[in-house]
Order: sequence, then C-alpha cells, then structure tokens
Amino acid sequence: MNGVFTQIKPHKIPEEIVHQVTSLIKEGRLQPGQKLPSERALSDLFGVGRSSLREAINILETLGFVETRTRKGIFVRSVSSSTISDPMRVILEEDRNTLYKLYEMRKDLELASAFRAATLRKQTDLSAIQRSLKRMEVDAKASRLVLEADQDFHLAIARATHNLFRVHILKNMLDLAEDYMGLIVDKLIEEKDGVFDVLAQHERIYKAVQDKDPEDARRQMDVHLTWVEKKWETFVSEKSSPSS
Amino acid sequence: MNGVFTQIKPHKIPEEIVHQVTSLIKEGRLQPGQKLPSERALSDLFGVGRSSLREAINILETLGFVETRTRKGIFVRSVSSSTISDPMRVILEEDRNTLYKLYEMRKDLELASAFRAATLRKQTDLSAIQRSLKRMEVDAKASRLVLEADQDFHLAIARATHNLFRVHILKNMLDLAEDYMGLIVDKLIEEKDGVFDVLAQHERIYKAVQDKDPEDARRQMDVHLTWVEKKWETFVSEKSSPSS
DNA sequence: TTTCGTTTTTGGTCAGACCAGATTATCGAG
DNA sequence: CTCGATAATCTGGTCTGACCAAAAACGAAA
Repeated sequence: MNGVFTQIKPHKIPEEIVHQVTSLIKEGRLQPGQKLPSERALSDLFGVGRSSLREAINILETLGFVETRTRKGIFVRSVSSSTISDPMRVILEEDRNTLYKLYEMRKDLELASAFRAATLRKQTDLSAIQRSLKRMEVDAKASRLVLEADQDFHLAIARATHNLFRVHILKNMLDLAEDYMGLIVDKLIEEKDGVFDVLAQHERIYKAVQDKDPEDARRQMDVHLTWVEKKWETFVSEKSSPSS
Repeated sequence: MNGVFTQIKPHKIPEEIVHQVTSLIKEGRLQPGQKLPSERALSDLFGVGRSSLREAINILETLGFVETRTRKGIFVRSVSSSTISDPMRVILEEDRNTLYKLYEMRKDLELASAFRAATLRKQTDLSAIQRSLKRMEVDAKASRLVLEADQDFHLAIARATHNLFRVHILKNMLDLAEDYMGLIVDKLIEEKDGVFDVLAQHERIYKAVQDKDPEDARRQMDVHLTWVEKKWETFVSEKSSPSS
C-alpha cells in the first residue's frame, strides 16, 4: 500500500508564492533583470503578511531565481541556471579537505563491491567489464582522456553485484569526485606509464572477479585504489609546495 | 587580478546563522536526525529576532541541511538526502523486494565502519557507544521499544570513524529501512530474548572496537547483522505463509 | 499502570514599528 | 527656467508581540 498515496501537505504560504513566481519566470512573464514591486506592495498583492512574503523571497533567492539588493529592490536574475542545491556539494565547496573522507568511503564501498561481484557476477557482467577494459586501452594508446573509461570500469564492477543502490551511490560519489578533483585523475594517471599501471590493476581485479575469488578481488581493488590515493597525495603535496 | 578580492557584503543576520549552522553540521557537532531547539529558543540563543531566525531556517531548508516538521521541530537532515535517498526511494517503491539489497549495502557499509572505527576511535567515541549500550539495556528491561537505541549504537560506531559522509549515509539508510520495514526490527527482536542476543552482539562489537582489533570488529559486526538478517527472513516467510 | 483530558509548546502567520541608506520631491538661489 | 541642496518618502532588514491549530507533555482519575 505504501507509495500509492500522495502526501497531503498543508500548503504553506511561502511555498505557494514560490510556485507562482517561478511559474511566471518560466513562462517569461517575468523577465530577467526586471524589478519586482516592493515587499510591502507584493505582500498586498498576494494578500499575505510581509513576513510570509519575505520568506518566499528568501527561498527564491537561495534557489537562484531572484536577487535582492538592499534598499533597491528585488530583481529577477538573468542566469537562473536551475542549480539544484546539493548539501554534499556545499560542504565539499566549503572545505576541500573533506574530499579524502569521500574517497575513503568510496574505497570501502568498492572493496565490498569487488568482493560481492566476484560471487554474483554473471557472464554478461564479465563482458561489460571487459568492454570497459578494452575501451581504456584504446583511449590510452590514443593518448586520450581516460577518465570516462575508468569510471565505466568501476561502475561495471558495481553493476556486477546486481545491487542498484550500490551503483547509484557509487555513481554519485564519482560525480562528486570528478567535480571537485577535476581532471586530476587523468593528470596523475597520464604521467609516464601511469595509465598502463592502472590498466594492469584493473585487469587483475577483473581476473579475480572472473575466477570467483572474492578475497582476491577485494585485495586487488584495495591495491588499485590505494595506489591512486598515493599518487593523488604526492600530486597534491607537489602542487602545494613546488620546491623545484 | 580577478578573483583575488573577496566580495565585501554587509553581513545580514540570516546568512550569518546559516554559516554557523552549516559549519556545525560539517564538523559533526550537529548530527543527522538531531532536533534543534525551538525557533523561540534559537532566536534567544543567537540573540536575534524570530523573523531573522526563521529566514535563516528557510534558507537552510531550501539548501537541504535541515527539515522543519510543523509543530514538531527542526531536524538536521543527512546531507545525502536529496541526492542519494530520492532515487533510492523510487527504487524501493517500484519493487519492495529490493529491500534486502538495501540491507546488503548497509551491511557492507557497517562492516567497513566497524573496521575503521576500531582504529580511529577516540575515548569520547567509546563513551558514546557505551552510552547507547546502556540505553538499550534500560529500554529492554523496561520492555520498551528498542529501535532508537539500536540506531544510536550503529550511528555511534559510524561516528567513531570520524567520517561525516559515513554517518550521514548510514542515517539515511536507516531512515529508509524504517520507512519501508516499519517497526519490524522491534518485532523480530522483541520475541523471547532476542533483545538480549542483540545486546550481547553489540557488546562484542564494542569490545573489539575498544581493543583496537579491526578484523574482529568487522567479524562481530558481520555476525550481528547476519543474525538480524536471518531473523528477518524467517519472520517474513512466516508472515507470508502463515500455515498455523 | 493505563487512560483520558488539560495545559504547554511548536511552527505558521500577521500587524505594526523602527532603522539607515537610497530615491524622489520640493523649493529656493542664481 | 535651471540647478542643486534639503526634506519627505520609500526600501529592505530587523524586532516585538500576538493569535492559531495541532502536537507533545503533563497530570489526574480509573
């Protein structure tokens, strides 16, 4: 029965206002740069108290739809890129040092994935993994960016556990990592034969999964991710103290 | 020169509050699920008017950091909520049988948590864990619901790893499980001396963490979660085929 | 101990007030 | 009639106090 019924929520006033205004903006009836009436006027127009109106404006502002300039007015923002605020992102933005915590979690997650994949993998999973290996090899030899193929591999492992949640969470973390580490992965892998080291590690993981050896799969995954971590650390420390 | 200068903005009160609260969450001083003081109390604590406080809460809510439940209070959300839990909910709603996949993931997560906690735990963490043990014992003897104390224990373990993401994601999963399993945990534990079995298992985990024995901590956590899983399975099968 | 009704608390909302800049209106000097 | 200084007005930001309805906490009766 669960999930059949839609939540009935008492429509709060600010939310209602937010809905109206965003609709107007989306329809183009409110143009970017346009100045809205004053708070007092708006609260009259909507027939609500000023506090409720202000709360609505606050929401609209943090959503990026409008911008209030003190003592000047409320303006419709031009570049209202639908920024879906993700608290994880906010935290990462404020403090880059939490990145390695994220990596730590990812590592735990992937060790477990490798372990389970080694037991649960089917033939189609193996093919998918192999395809990602091939792709990386091709990209590497063409000295092209390898990041996508790398993500493909890791996601393929997660998929081999036939657990959707695992795939979702991993994907989420990979996205976050990509956004905040940038192309660092590519950079630190590309140097010299880094790519081929990675490739070899991937292949060992694949082998263990293929051989249905959970312990080894986990170990190889550990080796791989730890290797990357080390590379990353030296890369960062070189950057921060370029004592060349 | 661009990007060198920081924007000087007249510090508006709500923004200041938002900053403080997000910092507290990031530092882990505000835990996911935790209830904040009431609006009136908070406005006193911050020394601002209730309207300013409310605007701050509104911003925090649209940013996804807190959640206000009307007439119940303001609660800290797990930072993974928006990004991770929504897709998970969809999956669960579509197919209830995926619940055990969720449990599988949780298990992986917690095994890793126990492992790391055994290394990283500090004295204060041990106290916190012990407190949750005590609480469960008291609740059990008073034959009251034990679910909260149980969650407390598992969250305390996660906290002992000093990894914000781990705590938030676990909390998220616990909430999901609670929503879709209901009070099943309590039901299947309450029968006979199930509670005290659980308590004993918890204590063994605690012991391993205290003794800084990662391998054993993981093993004990495995034993515990597998035990619960088994209980759950028999419970479900009895329910679905009540051949009494 | 349990149950049921009362009091308190909580978030949601409104009205009115004050402040300090920004805007605009006003009006006298040139 | 123009220009510029001054005053009235408007704006967003903030505070206080009040009321409502539902939830939670409390307490008395069973």
